Amino acid sequence: MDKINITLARLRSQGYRLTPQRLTILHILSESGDHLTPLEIYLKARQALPGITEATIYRTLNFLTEKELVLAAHIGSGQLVYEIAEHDHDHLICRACGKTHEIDHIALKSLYEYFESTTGYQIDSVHQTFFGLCPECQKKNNL
Amino acid sequence: MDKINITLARLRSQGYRLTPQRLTILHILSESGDHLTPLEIYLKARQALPGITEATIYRTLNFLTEKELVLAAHIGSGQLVYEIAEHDHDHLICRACGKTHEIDHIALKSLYEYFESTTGYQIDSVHQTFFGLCPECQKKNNL
DNA sequence: ATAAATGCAAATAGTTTGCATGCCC
DNA sequence: GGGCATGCAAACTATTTGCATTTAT
Repeated sequence: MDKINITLARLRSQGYRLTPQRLTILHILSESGDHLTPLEIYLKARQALPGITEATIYRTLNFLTEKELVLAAHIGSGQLVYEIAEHDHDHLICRACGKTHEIDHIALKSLYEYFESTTGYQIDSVHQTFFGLCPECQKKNNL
Repeated sequence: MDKINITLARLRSQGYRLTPQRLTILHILSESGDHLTPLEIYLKARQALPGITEATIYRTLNFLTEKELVLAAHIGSGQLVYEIAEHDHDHLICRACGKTHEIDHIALKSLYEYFESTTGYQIDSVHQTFFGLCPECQKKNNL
């Protein structure tokens, strides 16, 4: 039984329900592997569950985020995006073409240690997003 | 003439206007030194300019951000906050009490160099926000 | 004078909430 | 069966836009 199923079993034992809506949204995020906006998730979910509403998407995403099955992150534009919580990682996003690049969270470890030793804060930022220009867009800009 | 006034003179020479609304918002951000939400800025601006509207606040903040007189950042809740662009820095925010701590942007320099050498991206993230627990809230949690 | 910016009002987008019904355990 | 979750509709918040008017240059 993998990590996600252990978590699902735990939720059930705590009295939460594994509804088709919750499972479908988890499945969508898992399949995509990418971060999706609530609207994108809604459009995909509607294919499997035609009656689902956006309110349910929002409620479910909040629930899954609380239970740490899903991670929320800010990317450009102030909208939240959601992603399956499989492994800790951060994002590097090209501000020109929007391409995303995953960064292993380990890369931020020494920075966090530095913050902790100099400020006393106990850092728990996960899913940090950085912006830049990808190699291809750098070339285009130089034409 | 300091940096901000040089920028203002440049804007004027480019045909943009230095209206009371723009100057008031700059002044508010400069006085506060902190990051403020559009609503907070609106409430303060209304004291100096009773007729000002929220639409103007949004338009002005977008303008000032484009002209790099102001920086926008995401903090919790998905709302954008704005801050005067005086020196590069990042934020460490306590997720329990909301207290903010400024981090000199230099601290992220070696991380960005690492990103650039391993991914080829040219990083231009400014105003990064990290979350954690401040020393006081760590104590409270341990009671 | 004239083009840029504002105020007003309405529209839009994103998200949340109350309540009756449905359905997982 | 009981209580958690959903669907529906409406409310709410944050933000954007069109247009007539004002105003900085």
